[in-house]
Amino acid sequence: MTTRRVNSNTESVDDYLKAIFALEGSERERVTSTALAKRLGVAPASVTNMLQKLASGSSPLVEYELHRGVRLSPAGMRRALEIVRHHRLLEAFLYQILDYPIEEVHDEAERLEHFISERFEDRIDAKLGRPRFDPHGHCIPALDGRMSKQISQTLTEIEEAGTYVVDSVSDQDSALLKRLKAHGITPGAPIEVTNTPREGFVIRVSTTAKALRLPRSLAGAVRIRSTR
Amino acid sequence: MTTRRVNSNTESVDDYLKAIFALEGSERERVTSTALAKRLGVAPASVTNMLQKLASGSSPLVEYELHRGVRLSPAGMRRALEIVRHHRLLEAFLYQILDYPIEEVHDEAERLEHFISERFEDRIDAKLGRPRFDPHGHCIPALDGRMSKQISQTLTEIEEAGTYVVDSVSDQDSALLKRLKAHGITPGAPIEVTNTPREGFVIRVSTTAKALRLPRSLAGAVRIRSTR
DNA sequence: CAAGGGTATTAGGCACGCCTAAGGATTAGG
DNA sequence: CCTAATCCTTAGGCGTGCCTAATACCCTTG
Repeated sequence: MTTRRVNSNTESVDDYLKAIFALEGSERERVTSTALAKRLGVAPASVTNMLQKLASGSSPLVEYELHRGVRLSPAGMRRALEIVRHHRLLEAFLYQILDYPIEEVHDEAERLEHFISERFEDRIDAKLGRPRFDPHGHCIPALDGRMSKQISQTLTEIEEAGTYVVDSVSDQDSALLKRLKAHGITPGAPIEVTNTPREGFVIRVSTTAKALRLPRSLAGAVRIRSTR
Repeated sequence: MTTRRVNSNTESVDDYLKAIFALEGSERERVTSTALAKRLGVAPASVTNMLQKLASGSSPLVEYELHRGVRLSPAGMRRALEIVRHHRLLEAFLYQILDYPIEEVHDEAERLEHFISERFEDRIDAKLGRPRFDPHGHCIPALDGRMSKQISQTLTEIEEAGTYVVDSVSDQDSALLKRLKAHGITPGAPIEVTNTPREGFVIRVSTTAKALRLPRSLAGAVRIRSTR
């Protein structure tokens, strides 16, 4: 006579959905088990297992075909966006209200996002003035899941040197985030890109002298857009 | 080669320690399995099971003897006080910074207390000005576990009618909390107790006309102290 | 177009925290 | 002091989410 919850709705499920959401990208590509396993830090077998659970039951959270990867179902997408909303609101909250250094907001938000109530969500949203972006420059999904597309590209996609504006920085690597911060590379900052591919990416906040050379492996963590 | 964590430190362990802490009271009485089971909403067998885990290992968290109940060990007490600190700081935070109604702070704090970092703890503590009491009037343990004894008694312990000050109200029953709030019964408020035992407890905030009659079963939820 | 390498899935197990059912301990009453 | 009711513990099981090892699949390459 206990609450029948089958599965669904646990912390772990949240993590899978969020990871699939992130890996799908805006092109909604099918995500492979291995990619998920790597991102989540679990064995591939565990991923297969979970995907089968997520894909079964009434209103499955993912569309899954053996050996062909996985995509979020509409229900899964809805849930993923909720969690992303929680996560990014929390990041904004930690950053702006509790004065966290930017490189620490991600981990804390990652833990708390699963447990805050709708009331909490609404209260911090209100307190922050219904923000549209988190401190990394990522768009915060609206309550109904709407989220404006970001028109931006990663540094690695850039062909020509020039002046751009920092759109967003990845929240995945806190050490890198700290370095970027030290160089003034934060969302909204104008930057000059001098060298491109091959030699690594040299970027510099226009107003500053200090230049930063990013190897290709890290350059993917910075997204930029053209100045207007 | 995964992190060996044996047990210890999980959400569930936290809940047990906190429950034991609450049931021990200031007299540090041994707590029975059934009392724990009732409080935690689990089967008695589950309690026994968990107690045996908590009592084993190096640096056990509880002192436990078959059939004779359980008490917190020094390590368990330390951990319990940490959690209580988290809980009460969160309550104060939700109440004061996020404008929660008092009857809703408990449940939210109950979920979040397990997951906030030391940084989070410190930040809200600072933001609140290092408060010493939560919104229910309960003392917030200091970082080192120190906690001043509350000198107060429950309404049910009162023998004579008279004027008192509300010391604290229980956070366990949100419906009651709402009623108490409606009658102005909040920590620090002066109250008059007119009827005692037998007939139920009639209390009234001095400045207000509305009187409140509490059956014995609810009167234990209000602690009072004499006016200076 | 067969084979091999990489990827994905199945099979079998483990720790956790819970459950029910059954048996044992304790303590109150007669 | 012994019996009965109550309380507590043991035994055995389940779901979740993870693991490793073994197997199956896919697909590219020679």
